[in-house]
Amino acid sequence: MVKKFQPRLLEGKWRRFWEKRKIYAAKDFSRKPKFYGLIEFPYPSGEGLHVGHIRSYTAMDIISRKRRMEGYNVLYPIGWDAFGLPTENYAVRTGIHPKIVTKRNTDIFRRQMKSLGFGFDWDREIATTDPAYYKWTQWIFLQFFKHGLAYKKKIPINWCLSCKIGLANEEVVNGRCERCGGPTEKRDKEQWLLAITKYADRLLQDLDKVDYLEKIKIQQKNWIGKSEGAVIKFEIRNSKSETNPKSKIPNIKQSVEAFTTRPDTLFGATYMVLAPEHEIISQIKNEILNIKEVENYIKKAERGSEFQRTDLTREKTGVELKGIKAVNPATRKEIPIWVADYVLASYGTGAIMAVPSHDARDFAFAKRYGLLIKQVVLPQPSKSQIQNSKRDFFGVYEGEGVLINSGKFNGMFSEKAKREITKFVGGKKESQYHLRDWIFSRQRYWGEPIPLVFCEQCKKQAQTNADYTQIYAEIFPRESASSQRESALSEGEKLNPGWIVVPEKNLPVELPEVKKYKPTDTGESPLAAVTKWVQTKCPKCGGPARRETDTMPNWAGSSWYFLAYIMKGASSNYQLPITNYAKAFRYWTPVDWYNGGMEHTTLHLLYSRFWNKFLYDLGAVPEPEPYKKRTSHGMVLGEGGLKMSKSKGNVVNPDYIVRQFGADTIRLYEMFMGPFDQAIPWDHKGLSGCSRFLNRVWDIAHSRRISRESKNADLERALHQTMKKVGEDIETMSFNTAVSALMIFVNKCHEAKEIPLKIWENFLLILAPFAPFIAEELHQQIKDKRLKIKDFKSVHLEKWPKYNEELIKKDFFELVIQVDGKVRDKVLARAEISQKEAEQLSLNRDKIKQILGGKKIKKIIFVPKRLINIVL
RNA sequence: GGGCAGAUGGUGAAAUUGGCAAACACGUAGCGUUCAGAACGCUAUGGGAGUAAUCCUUUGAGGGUUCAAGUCCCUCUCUGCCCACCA
Repeated sequence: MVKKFQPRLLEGKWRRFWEKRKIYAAKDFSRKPKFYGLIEFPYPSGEGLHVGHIRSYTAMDIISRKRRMEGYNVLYPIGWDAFGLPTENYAVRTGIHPKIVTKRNTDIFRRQMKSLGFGFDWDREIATTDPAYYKWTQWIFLQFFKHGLAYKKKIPINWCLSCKIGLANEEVVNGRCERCGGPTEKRDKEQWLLAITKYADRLLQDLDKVDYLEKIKIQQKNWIGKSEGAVIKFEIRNSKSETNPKSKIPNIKQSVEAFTTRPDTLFGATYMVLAPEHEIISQIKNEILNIKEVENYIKKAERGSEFQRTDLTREKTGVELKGIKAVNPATRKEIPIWVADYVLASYGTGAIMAVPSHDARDFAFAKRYGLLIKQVVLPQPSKSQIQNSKRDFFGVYEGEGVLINSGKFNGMFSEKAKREITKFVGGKKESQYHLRDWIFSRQRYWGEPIPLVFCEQCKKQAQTNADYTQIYAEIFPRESASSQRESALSEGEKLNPGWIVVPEKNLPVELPEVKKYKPTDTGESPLAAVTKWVQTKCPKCGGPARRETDTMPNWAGSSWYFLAYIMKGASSNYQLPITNYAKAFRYWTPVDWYNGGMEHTTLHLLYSRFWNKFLYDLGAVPEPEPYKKRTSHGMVLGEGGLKMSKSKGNVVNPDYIVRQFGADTIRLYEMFMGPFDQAIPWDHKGLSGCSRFLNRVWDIAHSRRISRESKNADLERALHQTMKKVGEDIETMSFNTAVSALMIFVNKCHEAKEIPLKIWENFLLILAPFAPFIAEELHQQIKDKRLKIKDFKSVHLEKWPKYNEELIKKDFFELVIQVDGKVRDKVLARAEISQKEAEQLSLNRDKIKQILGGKKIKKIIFVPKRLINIVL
């Protein structure tokens, strides 16, 4: 009587077996080559594991299992990125401490992951909310601070008018609050920033060193957004026409710099535009005749929400600064200055030279306000166009070309003119980045406290020191450089007077208990209300001081977690000094293969590369790049093709699937559902195909057709083809075709009368990474039958079988005979058949004779091992 | 507006990179097994014509290169994701 396949009966047994033997434990400094496979550790939400997680984790699980079988010392770790908003919001609603909620959720996630049979090294499980963990997050932040890469600055933040709280950029969708849907506006607030822009060039350049999918590299490049151009200085002076024409001009000594990527169009710059926030406006406001109107406009622009301001369909608005003019340094002509909110203070210099003939935005603005438009570049101008500087306008042309109307530069190509004109007007070559410094403060409870203390006394002291240093430098200029180096103040303390680091021995600065998790009306963190915690002693002077109450963003903990797994292996509470991990870092870094979602390409991936580079500069880690290889998976959509969400009610609960079909089935299905990098809708019916496949495997194993003695050359060839295909497909993440190859092989076994044991055993080995439970069970049954050993080796520690190229070769193939490109006949032929033989064979076929009917043959094309095409 | 990825049966898709389009599954239909159902097994299944052998036709649309195009080139349409007044 054949036993029925009941996954539930096997899974618990083998899970316990694997855990007891710790077969997935990574060993530090093993003599084997190492493989570090990484997946993005999840945020343990209340909804439990998403089927999308399973897709990514199964994929890397398969890869690391294959590596393990190939003889690598494998590290495949897991942990929890547990700080974050949903947990905090839940706490706000229910009053339950986020710590408790987090524990509850991670327990669920852990149970679910174990039920799916992922080969994680559970001894290295980490959680970003563990104080022993965030001690290091804080430590790294302090290094940033000490090296002058963290600074506090008043910047506009997104403020939700109805929730009355500050929002992170990610929480603002189309200018509206992600949670309540209400409008947001910009408010100035002091924030900590990390100077990621200082690393922009290296983050860009080092992309050449890593093996990321091309689209990932492109996205990182675009996000960093380097554009090369020039900064050109424009003099500002009182206008001849609008002030008293008899007064001497110029009488204000001011200038404004503009960044441009197109210095070749400078002769066409017919006006200038300043961002409303540009500081020059207040500096020269006495010279501006219509200052009231201008200030009104600026106020309106500031009040306008981000949403309104960046709405592209809105018409551009602006106000001219009357009474003053800028001087175009190329033409020496006066041009009007405008203020308009289509120019951003945060990019470039906050001022532009407007070239309406060669920039669509400038053109739209010029059209509206009747400003001068002067064509200076044409793609292919005629000689007369170059020579006779006419005022014709041929429409906005944003490309490069040949210069006209540009004095001595007429006839020059854009590329050369960029350099020449920049030189001509004394501009500087410069690069600008879209990348902004990273806003690192959150006015929230559930995050890592920023381990800094503010001391009024020390601030005064620092001020005095700074003054003293300056005076000293003036008197003894030669010695001042060295004396600065000896100064007791770190870069961070100089940059942020009064801010003092919490000494390393006092880390971590733990989150205090609070009663209310809701941010205050003033937009301050709930920590600000914990007076006892806030008031502290200054670690430097011992005087009264107050703690920073902002916490870190949820990206902080995930920026270095791949190192934490290594540290955890060396000491379970990560309490050793950083230098003690050097050997383990040298052994395990970089991560060999990192798989994750495309949605993390710009933020998380960039942030963690940045942190790693900084730690590399400190000498703490040995590799300048954290991840050798990065791939990405597609989303699993809900049935019907929409994103899975609670509100749509189309969320698939993996527990239910595991209970109904077993872990192997859901693993196999998620690999089989479609191309790994593509978004695929969930299809419940699709599961049954994979379930049937595993049942068939089980039935074959129990049908007593597996025999030790028998031989089957066809099946053997099929096996080796399958081994080749599956092995190669795993490397290219073509899991769908790998599963299909396994199915084809099993269908062949199903047809076979007898299956040689050796063949079946090898099949189980290549099945094992995909379906670890059934493979282990059937493997054990074979071992017991053959070797009579109870204490057998797990299938997952067996050797990955090598295919034999010779066995795959076929002696015969089906020669396709085409006439004029159409398939007309097929015939079995020897693999090494020559063109002549093939021609003869084809032309002698009755069917072909009939079709040819004595017509003249023009040409015959023969493709070895494939086809022959007779052209008439 | 920019970047990236796509478009192949009723559905998810495959196609050794220019060489038999639709592998492998799902679904559907018929048959078998069964008291019956589930499960399982067998057969068929892109469309059209034909009793049939067989023939014609088919990869978003149109054009081109080639003995041969889903694959390469040009023009266009549509879809998804990300970014976006970035000078």
